[in-house]
Amino acid sequence: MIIGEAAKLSGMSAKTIRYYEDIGLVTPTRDPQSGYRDYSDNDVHVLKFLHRARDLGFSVKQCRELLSLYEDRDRASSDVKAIAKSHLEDIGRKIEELQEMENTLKHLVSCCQGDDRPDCPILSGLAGKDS
Amino acid sequence: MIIGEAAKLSGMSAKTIRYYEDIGLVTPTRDPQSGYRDYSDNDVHVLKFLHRARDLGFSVKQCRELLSLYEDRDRASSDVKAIAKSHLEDIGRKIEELQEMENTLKHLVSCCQGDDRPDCPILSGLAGKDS
DNA sequence: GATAAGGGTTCCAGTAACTGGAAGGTCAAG
DNA sequence: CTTGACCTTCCAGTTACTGGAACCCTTATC
Repeated sequence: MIIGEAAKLSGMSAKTIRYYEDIGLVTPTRDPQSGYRDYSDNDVHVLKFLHRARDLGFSVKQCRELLSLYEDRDRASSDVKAIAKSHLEDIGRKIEELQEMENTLKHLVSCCQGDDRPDCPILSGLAGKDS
Repeated sequence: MIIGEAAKLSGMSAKTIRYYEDIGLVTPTRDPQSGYRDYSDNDVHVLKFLHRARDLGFSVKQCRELLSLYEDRDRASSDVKAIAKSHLEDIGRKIEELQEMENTLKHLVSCCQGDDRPDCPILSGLAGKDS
């Protein structure tokens, strides 16, 4: 099938799919007549796999690892689990960071009148004067 | 003072400080003798301001807005509050997204034995087979 | 056969916010 | 006078795409 169809089926843009080919993730065959890329059902399957993994926040590098494990029928599930757990830790850290930001900022915002006067605890807070 | 000192005092790297000059955030004077950048106390104050704002996850673009509000003695605090609230919403959205990822991934990981056998619910999950 | 629409192709540039590194100038100390 | 620790500029790389230009292929219609 041509790239537009693969895009629809996989849920990714054609741009992204071409990009994944550039970086060596999914390499379709070519129609020698037209020069168009020709995607097999399996290619689309792999594209979907990548799409889900990216949605779960795996980096492209991690996706590459997961993909090679996926295509290796003899892989140990512990290898996959290790990647996933490391990624889970990353996610956890990010959540914590964001929650800290959220708390600090909520505090500053709650202290600010938000009217047309110039006094602003948010700016004072950022400037280092304890609000 | 020279850039290294400003870096120490503000908590940012000299690289970052030069970058902030490139994009027009903080422009120090120059020592005409040496060509070295010369930072005033106020420059450092602004650098600290930026450092905190970035730490709170404000984009550089938002920092620019906050900074111009900070330097405008007649600004309305509501303008600042609007930026902060919009940023708070962004943060909230990101947290939710990450928590969804975390849930999905935790589920997959908990289903995976993590041994030396090849069966792996994580990969199956990514491949679209419901685990 | 000409043409127009709606695909496809390549390639280059831009995004965000820095960071690393090379090549070279300046300054204070010994 | 040299050494070391600063500083300077400039270019490239990072992540994962996205936008756009210029041009080719296919199909349908007139």
